[in-house]
Amino acid sequence: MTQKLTQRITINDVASAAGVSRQTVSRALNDKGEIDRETKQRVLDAARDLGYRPSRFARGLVRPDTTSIGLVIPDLLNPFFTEVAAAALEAARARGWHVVVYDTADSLEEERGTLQVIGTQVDAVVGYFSLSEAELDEHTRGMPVVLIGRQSPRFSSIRIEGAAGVRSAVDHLVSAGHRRIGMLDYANRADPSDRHAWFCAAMATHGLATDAVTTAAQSVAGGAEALVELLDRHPDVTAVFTFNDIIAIGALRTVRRLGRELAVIGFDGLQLGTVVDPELTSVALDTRRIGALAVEQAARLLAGAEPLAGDDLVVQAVLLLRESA
Amino acid sequence: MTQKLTQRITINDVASAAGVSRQTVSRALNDKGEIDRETKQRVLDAARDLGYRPSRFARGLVRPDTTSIGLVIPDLLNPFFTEVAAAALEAARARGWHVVVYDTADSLEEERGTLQVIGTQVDAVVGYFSLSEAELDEHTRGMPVVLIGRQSPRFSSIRIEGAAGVRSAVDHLVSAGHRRIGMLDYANRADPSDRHAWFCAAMATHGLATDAVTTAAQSVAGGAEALVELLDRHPDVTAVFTFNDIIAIGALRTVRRLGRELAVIGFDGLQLGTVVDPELTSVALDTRRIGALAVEQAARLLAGAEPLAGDDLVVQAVLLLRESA
DNA sequence: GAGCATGCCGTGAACGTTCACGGGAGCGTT
DNA sequence: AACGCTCCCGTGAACGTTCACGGCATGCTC
Repeated sequence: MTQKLTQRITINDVASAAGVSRQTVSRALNDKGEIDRETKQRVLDAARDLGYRPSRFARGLVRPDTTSIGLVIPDLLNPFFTEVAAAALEAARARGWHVVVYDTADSLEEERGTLQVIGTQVDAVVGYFSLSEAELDEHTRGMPVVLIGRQSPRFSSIRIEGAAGVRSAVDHLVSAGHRRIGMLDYANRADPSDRHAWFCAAMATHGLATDAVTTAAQSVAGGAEALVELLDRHPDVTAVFTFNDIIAIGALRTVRRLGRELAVIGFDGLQLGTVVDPELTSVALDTRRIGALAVEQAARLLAGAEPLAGDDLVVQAVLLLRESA
Repeated sequence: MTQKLTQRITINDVASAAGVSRQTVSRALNDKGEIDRETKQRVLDAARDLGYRPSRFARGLVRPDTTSIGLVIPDLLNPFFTEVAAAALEAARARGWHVVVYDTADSLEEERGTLQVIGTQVDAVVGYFSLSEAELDEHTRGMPVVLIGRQSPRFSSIRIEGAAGVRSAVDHLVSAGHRRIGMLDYANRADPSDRHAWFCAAMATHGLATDAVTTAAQSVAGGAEALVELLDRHPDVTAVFTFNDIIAIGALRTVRRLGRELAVIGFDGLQLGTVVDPELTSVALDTRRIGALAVEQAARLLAGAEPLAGDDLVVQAVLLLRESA
């Protein structure tokens, strides 16, 4: 006899099917004691026959023991975000948390859509947002939020500090004899990036010019094209620093195809950098630390404990020497 | 006056703080009509002051409109699984579903742990499992389960069919003049892989020997080492087919470092294959289709609709020609 | 045979929210 | 003055589960 599908099967259905009470069903299913072996089996059979599945909502209501957080990522296929996501997943698992992942596809609209529904599904939110603070605030309504890589007076945020790392990168290039060092930047808005600023500062300490800068699209092809353009305009460049590893890998390809000698240093320090040949030298971010920090901060916010602040929330980029420079 | 933190703030707390009833608070927060503008603002302020957050459990109980599925992945950092996960996320988002992601870290123990808790958190499960059917069945208890890349009489599963794709790969190599074609296999258990079987079958149609086979670890380094070993034992090999793209990339590196000419064809067709130079030719799996199919099947099972079956559930691998062969 | 412990089971209550309904105040219409 | 309409607002009920408690047998002890 098939059950009506639109109607949910409850614990009471199982109870009456097995000829017992709710409580006995609950005991059978949750492996509590105080139940006869035979009765237990009968209940289990009835539950299976009816296709009974307990409501997670009802259970959560009466026993609110599980916490789950939302992880918002602009593009899971971008290896950097993949690493951050994996790290956050690991940190959350260590706490027994569940992680609901949202890929906003680099779109403000998707971000908004996510924000609308996320509030009703998770206890806290962690990740990347491009929306305005006002808009974020409206939909999160006091829910703990941890932003990554974006400062905000309103929300907790973990900060990426790359000045020192980029300086060591430039130092490294200079001590290898490079004087004309270019950069492949990426600018999503009109203004240049933090990384560009760090680069300029580092170059300044050596009294070097920072005129050889081009912007690239965020892809291997984008990096390849940008480097061609850069070398076209500044043939004397002997080394480049790039906005991130993806662009650097594209640059590396151009270097090889042109048969040129050119030092390349990327940014992010992705594992992906060990896949290419030569392996990519990069100013590395500890993605595991980023994920762990974000989750840790969410935990504190959730527990009402003293949240991390100041330097405890920054991740320092460090030069990771491999082969490309 | 600070609220006691262990005690949850309910809608009633807000109601009494604003001097109204539950229902009015509900109206204010959910933008329903039938409420005075002034009253609404007062309620909103009270809610904000108290830091009120509605219980997703209570809401879900009375209005069960959101479905969420579990996505179980052995290793999110493996690019293949990243792609599948991204595809599943996209397909789920199109349905308005929430996706809880679990990375089981290639460990049976973690799989078990996930299985224990997942049942109480999602409406269906999709992904990769290595556990026995019996063990799966026990913990999922009739919840819809869609397995990927693993046959099972008990559960829905989407099947990977690579025989034809591998045959085109071998055909391609043969028509390019190759006769001694090796393979870099990966064997997690004692027995060789499906892909090995497909390779042997394809070679057999050309009457070629399949003695040049080595197993590799699933990493770039593993592929590099394995190719060295293979060439050592079979110096006459002029082309290799590999278990997957990661191993192929390692092989490619060895090829370049040794300064040899060698055709390489991988398996999976990852986007990662366009990052290396030369770009990797591969027997490609449509990861988006895999993710979409899995979600689609979960939807049917959940709705009690006619589930997909037979050929509708298989994903055919096809040769993707790039540069390495 | 009275008393007591033990094993097994059922009944009210509670969790926090929304839905369906009812009702009062204020204003205009006839 | 009675009626009706609109605008607000509140009260019981329901969602499905677990917890705390109570109760009925049964068997044992003295």
